[in-house]
Amino acid sequence: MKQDEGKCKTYLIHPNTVEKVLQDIPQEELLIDLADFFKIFGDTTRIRILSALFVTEMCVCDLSEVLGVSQSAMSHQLKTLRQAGLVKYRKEGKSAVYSLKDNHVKQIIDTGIIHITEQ
Amino acid sequence: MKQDEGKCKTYLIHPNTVEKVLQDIPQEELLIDLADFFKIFGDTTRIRILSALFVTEMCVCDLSEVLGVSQSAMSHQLKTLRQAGLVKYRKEGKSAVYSLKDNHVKQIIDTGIIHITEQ
DNA sequence: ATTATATATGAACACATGATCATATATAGG
DNA sequence: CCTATATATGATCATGTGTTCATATATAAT
Repeated sequence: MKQDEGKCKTYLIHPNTVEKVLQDIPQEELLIDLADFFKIFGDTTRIRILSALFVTEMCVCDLSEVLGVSQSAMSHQLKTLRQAGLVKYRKEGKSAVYSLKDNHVKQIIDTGIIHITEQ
Repeated sequence: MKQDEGKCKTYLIHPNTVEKVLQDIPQEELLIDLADFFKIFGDTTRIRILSALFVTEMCVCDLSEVLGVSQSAMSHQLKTLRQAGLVKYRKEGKSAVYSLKDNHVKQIIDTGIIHITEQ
């Protein structure tokens, strides 16, 4: 085995494979967006909010009541979820009624549950 | 509409619905584990590592070369991925060859890609 | 108009997290 | 045994993140 341009002196994979990896990995920007997307699910409060919205749409006030989260924290988190395109809301009198935007969310969370329960 | 034990004076959902939400939401501990699980995907470096391992198994050294990440940072991240049960490795001489542990990972990442590209 | 209720938001703060640096461990070769 | 190579790991540090607090905005009711 001749040494390669790679960092390892005793390389284990073929140079062509390294080349292939570099070609096959998705665009850097897509991966950044992807990480940002998953970051949303990486918080217990947000996961609980989404779980609650699986059952029914709810106003901010009821959401914070049900989950035991302060009104302010709830509002901040809902803003995050809105900006991520995971929830939508409509105004109804003084209230804002939040609901899930689509069902990718449930699909992703369910896959996660399957993974961790199978471990 | 009579006032309820809920926080909102003008409640929008039925008390029974609130009850149902509280019953239907998964166990608190499961949701914490779930958030911890997704937290792993919420980092660009880790997403890039997983993406590279989709193509082929690789040693630490080659991985850091391919992704342009320092050896130390790579080792730390691989430890995180190992502890999350997403990658496994075997020793081969001086090297440690890492690979994906199962294919839930690819499934989850693919679902994420579908979501963000459809937006 | 004034007051109460519902939600949103900016600032501050405490805590988590990821990278770096230095160093330890492990294995192979001479 | 000594050295070089590959990987792991603890400590430090800068940055990111989520909550709280105070306050602003919006709508409804009297």
